[in-house]
Amino acid sequence: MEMFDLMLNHFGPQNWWPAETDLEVMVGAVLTQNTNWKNVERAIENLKDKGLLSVANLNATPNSELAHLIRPAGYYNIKAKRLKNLMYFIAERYQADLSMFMEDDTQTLRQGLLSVNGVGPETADSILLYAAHRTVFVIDAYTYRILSRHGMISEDQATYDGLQDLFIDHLPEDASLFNEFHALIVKTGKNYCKRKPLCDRCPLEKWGPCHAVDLPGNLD
DNA sequence: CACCAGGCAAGTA
DNA sequence: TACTTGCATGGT
Repeated sequence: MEMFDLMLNHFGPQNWWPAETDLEVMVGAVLTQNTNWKNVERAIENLKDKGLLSVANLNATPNSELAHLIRPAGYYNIKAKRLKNLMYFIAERYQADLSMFMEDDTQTLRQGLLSVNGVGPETADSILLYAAHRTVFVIDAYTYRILSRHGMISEDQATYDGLQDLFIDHLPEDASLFNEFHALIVKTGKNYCKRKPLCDRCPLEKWGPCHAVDLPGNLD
């Protein structure tokens, strides 16, 4: 059985991204950087209560006020700047019109997003996959943790682009699959100890020996 | 008390 | 190029 089916059978569909609008996905993508999602939900709720979840309104909000509202998400000063950097990018290049943003081609969007200070590869790809519904595979710390813990990757593959290529090369080009796959990796990865090697809390091992799992890049 | 969370940029050598 | 550090709240 493949890794995806193992995770899906065990945890069920994750139905990501938890948001009402595409803009909310983008805002959440910045706010959740190295931060528990529960804290992000509070921050987003504050923005909703103030009616600030629009490109124009976020752009018009002073950094100090924005920082105060997103306080529960942590790193609030730097994230206020990063949010506004992203909104400014949408405003300048796409006339603050998200539908115009959505019409641009994927590679142009990715280059543009990565040019925004505060938007790195994971945030950019999360926006592309979960807001713009492009077939882009999102890599994160859990992806590296799970694959490395099971000996599925080598050191020279352990870069963002390297892992991304690995999944791209082994999976059909299907945005809904990429969506659920990454969400399941996050869900599964939470059960892996950060430092220790494989232990009885590490799901894939508990479900069966690694060599019985046909995973992307598995050399067994 | 320590450690972690759906990263990223800036500083250092 | 390759590490290291700052950013910060809230939960376990």
